[in-house]
Amino acid sequence: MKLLTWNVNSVRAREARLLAVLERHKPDVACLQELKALEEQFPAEAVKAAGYHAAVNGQKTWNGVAILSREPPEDVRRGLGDGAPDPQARLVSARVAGARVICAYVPNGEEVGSEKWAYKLEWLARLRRALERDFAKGEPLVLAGDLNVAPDDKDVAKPEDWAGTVLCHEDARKALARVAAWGLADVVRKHHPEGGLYTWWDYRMLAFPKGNGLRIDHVLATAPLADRSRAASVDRDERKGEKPSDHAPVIAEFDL
DNA sequence: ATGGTTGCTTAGCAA
Repeated sequence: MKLLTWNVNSVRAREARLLAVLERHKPDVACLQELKALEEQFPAEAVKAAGYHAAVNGQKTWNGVAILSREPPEDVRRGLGDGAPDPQARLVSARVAGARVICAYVPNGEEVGSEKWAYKLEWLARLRRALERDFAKGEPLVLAGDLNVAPDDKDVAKPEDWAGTVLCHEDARKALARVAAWGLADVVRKHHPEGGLYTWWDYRMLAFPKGNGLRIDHVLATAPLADRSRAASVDRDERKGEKPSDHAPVIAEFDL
């Protein structure tokens, strides 16, 4: 099973690139974040023509997530499912390819100390509780998406530029570690323990040409599934050329 | 401290 996760930064602006990515990698499952579109604005016809079903949790203007799959997704769930008011469409999950797949777009947090920062930390705590509440520990489960945290300084090309920011702050790292401590392994780390792989480069300040990247997009999996992962990579070339997303796709392959 | 860029929506917000 090949799984791809990608923050597209507007699915409408990125439609042609999305179709090219699907054609190039031929994933069995694709988790998309930052659709910036309502479900009815999602290019379902083009995606269907490419051979994929889509489970969409959309929203006007911001956020929005989707799971694409070769086989029809089963038991689609939208949101954190904790009954709290949740106007931001940041999570969708489904049973696909023999596993529970959760596609998440964790809040960025804007600035340490801001309201959005508090929301980010709370959202990660809610995600941990959702795992405990809604998902059986024994079932194969993948949590993939833009988790907006670089877990370690080796996931940051220029740690001195990002120290203490919302992507690297120890409280964000701890909150993500609490999610993983439910029973999830970092599949990309497993295959690249040395670090130095990045998935996001700011549009500003020539971050990509300067190599100022961070690894904030992740594929986490329960241990038996992570044990069966045989490769993981970042499609860094997708960040090049005309009108790229600011994120590159992450790809993980499992023996399933 | 500010700046720099992109996308949605059309001036300002979010990342």
